[in-house]
Amino acid sequence: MTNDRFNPHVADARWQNAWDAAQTFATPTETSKPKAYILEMFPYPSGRIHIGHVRNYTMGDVLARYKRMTGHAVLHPMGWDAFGMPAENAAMEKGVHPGGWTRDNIANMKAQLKRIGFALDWGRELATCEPNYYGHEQALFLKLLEAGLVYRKESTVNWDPVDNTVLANEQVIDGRGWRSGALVEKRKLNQWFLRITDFAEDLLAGVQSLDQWPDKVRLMQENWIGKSQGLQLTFNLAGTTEGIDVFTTRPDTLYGASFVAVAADHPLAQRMAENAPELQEFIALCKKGGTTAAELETAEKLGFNTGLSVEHPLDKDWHLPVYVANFVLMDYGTGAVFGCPAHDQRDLDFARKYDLPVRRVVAEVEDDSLTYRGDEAYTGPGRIVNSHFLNGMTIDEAKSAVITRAEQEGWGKGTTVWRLRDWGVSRQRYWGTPIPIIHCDTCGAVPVPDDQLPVTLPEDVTFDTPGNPLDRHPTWKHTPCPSCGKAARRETDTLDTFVDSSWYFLRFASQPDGAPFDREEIARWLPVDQYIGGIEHAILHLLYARFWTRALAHIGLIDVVEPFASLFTQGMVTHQSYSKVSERIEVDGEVTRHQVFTEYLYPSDVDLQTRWREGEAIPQANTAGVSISASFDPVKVIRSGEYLIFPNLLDTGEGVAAGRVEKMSKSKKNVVDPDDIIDQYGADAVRWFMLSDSPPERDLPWSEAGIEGCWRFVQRAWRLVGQVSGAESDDKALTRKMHQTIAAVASDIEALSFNKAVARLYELTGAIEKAAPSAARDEAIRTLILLAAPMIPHLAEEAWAAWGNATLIADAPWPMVDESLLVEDEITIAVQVKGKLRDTITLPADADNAALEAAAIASEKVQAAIAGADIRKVIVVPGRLVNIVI
RNA sequence: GCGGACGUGGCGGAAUGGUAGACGCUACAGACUUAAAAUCUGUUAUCAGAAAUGGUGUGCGGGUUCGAGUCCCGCCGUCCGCACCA
Repeated sequence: MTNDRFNPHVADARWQNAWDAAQTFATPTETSKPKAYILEMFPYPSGRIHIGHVRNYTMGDVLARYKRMTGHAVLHPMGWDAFGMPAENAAMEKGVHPGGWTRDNIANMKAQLKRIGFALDWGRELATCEPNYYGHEQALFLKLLEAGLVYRKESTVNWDPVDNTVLANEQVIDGRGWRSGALVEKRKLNQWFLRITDFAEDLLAGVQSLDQWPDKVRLMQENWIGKSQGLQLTFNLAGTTEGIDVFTTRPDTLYGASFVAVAADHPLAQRMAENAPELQEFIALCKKGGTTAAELETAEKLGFNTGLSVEHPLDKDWHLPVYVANFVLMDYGTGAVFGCPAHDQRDLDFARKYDLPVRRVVAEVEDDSLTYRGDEAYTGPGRIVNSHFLNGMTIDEAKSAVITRAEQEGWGKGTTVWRLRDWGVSRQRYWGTPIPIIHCDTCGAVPVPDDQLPVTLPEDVTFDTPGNPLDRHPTWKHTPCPSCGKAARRETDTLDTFVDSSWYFLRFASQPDGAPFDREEIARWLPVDQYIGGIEHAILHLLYARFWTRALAHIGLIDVVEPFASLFTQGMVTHQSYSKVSERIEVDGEVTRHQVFTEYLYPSDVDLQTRWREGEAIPQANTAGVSISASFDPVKVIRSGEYLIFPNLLDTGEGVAAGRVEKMSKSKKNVVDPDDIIDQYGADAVRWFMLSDSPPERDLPWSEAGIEGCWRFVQRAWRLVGQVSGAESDDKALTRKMHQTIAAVASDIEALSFNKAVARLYELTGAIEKAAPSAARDEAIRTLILLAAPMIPHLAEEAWAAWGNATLIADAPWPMVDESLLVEDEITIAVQVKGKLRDTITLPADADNAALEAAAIASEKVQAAIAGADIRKVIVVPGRLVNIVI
């Protein structure tokens, strides 16, 4: 009945419209079904969906559709992380309004997503740039302020003096603004902060409970939070009442101290520098050093002896010199350290350079002599030596002994130091959530009253001059103080866009008009059952979202503390890149320069027909008759890839190298546009490709051959749809295979092992193709389409309708498994002799061990391998193998 | 430097300690066709052999085990994250 080819250009739109019309994927409101909240990280509306989005959302979509078929109430929403700098950059470059640009992009990208046929509840679509989203965010911000979780303080920012704007750390490249190229200045500004550090302990402890998160991400979160326990102590400056506060995680090594060092921007160093030009120079030198990993690795430990000395807290007569040192950081701990060279590598490097004592206080073996030799610090376990009252203790015992004594004598106390800082959320930008505060000369910073929310962004802004458009808007910021009524000014900073993405998953679950969310609905839907996104959000977004959720729970607005029960981080889609390589020799006076130039090419411009295997002689001319220069050396240009490729565009002295299979990027010219491939192959083939071959957490190499194969599969499946025969005979083997496939595909999808599910479906397809017509075969074809429906939903609907169903396959239940058919009734057993495979034998599945053993020994091949030797032992693994040991 | 992951055919990759290479791609051969495309069939780790079959084989070297791609120890390599974190 349907022997023609499957035509996605007609079918895709037909079923997308049908799902829309039937509201198939609208979230059920009242239901007794178990809930499944499937969420993919929402995109920034840059203008185009890229192929990474397609992979991400296809995975979530398969899971969401599968959950629907298995009887779940599914929430699978989509929205837009719509505030951010690219919109302002577009405004500056193209003279468009950020809002218009963003909303146009959203419209385009939504149309793109619709073409792929995702099972999304578009009724819950949200964009963070709309007042009905960010207004609620402002209300939540004020609730947190009220609860004491928001504060304002002066802090240092990166200031671009040309663009008159604050730069994020990532926008400072080699000390210069990424856009203007101007040297970045440090400026002090009043900024709003969220007290994420109040939750440091909770956030760290919570990581332990996230057993469905990748270990890698949990570890990254733990490291980022960075808990260190130790002693904070004061070294008194000899002859004064002043002291230097120092933090250490190794109070046990206090008797091994030989110096104290402070950071270049430590107040003490700054104060001393006022009258010491040499120190000023040294401080400048410290600040000049680069901050890249390589530079830090090789940077020499440098110090400046201040001439000051401090008293050792355990022996007032023991004085230690005070240095300013380049390796001490002001923004960690107290900005000062004591150096114990024997048991810390940095301190040892420093001590060797400045010829300071190196005292052993932890003995690894029997050597407990005071003088420590060598250039490698000992940081392992051992017993304490040369340390008076600590001698003989373990490191842990000594740590607590020192802390106890410090607390008794009042010169120090046990402390925990965190790497995590409070979250600075002020941005001097237009395109973000306005911070709902009014500054009054009399009343200070006053929250905007509830009934004046949302504070909306003015539309009439200009980007022709640098700086924050909100700040220079003629009227926007002028408003009366809500408290005293006098003239006052609005806060013109906006919130970090990470705030927007820290609670969107709550708004998806519940969208009342007058409140950010409804508590009961949050309780019903949260936590997200499966969150899927890129590894690049492993730290900041996930940490902020966890914090925000905890903070809202803390102030009693919701009852969930961990927003994402299960997290999956998917790999990138990569693509082979090609580059034209030319070799030139430039003679400049005495100097001969040999240079290789690389220019990337579009894969479509490379003629793949003309190839030579690497290692073969390089032909002197390619098919177009263009000669290769004698100096062209392919070894220099081929870094990976097996072939040398000489396209027709070849010029003398040039070759084309197959480059790495790498992340798609415009500069590498290896980008594949989802719209183009959907035009060509339809949504289902593209979806199938996204799920095939590579495990989802790994990178997926895009290839023409691969998508062609997927297209072939779609047509293969479609041919089977037309082969339902109405025959009545059965086919035990095929039925068994079918049930095994149902079970396997279900468990593979639940484990997000889509590549394995796809392989199973290929196997079933092959088995059906080989089988003769029968009722079992008809059923297997119907089952195949049901199992593949979450992955290739358009074809599945088309098949479902072709078979005369008036319903949607999207509403069909997942096929039932007959457990009794999962086991074979005949099994093939491996027979080994001393662990080496010698034969396989086929027996009834219920054969007992004795029968297996007898059959194995009876095998001719086994007898040949034994060659008359005595059998010492026989190991029988039921259903698997027999191993005969001689 | 610290931490983590990974290493299997020409490629992407399968494999609860139990028959390594499922499935896909590529390539080759054949069928159909005037021809091509599409489709179908077969082969495709490697060495020896006409074949049956046998040997070797999961980065390298050891170990545990009746049996190791899988577990343990030590190397080598690739990728990722963090970092003068006191």
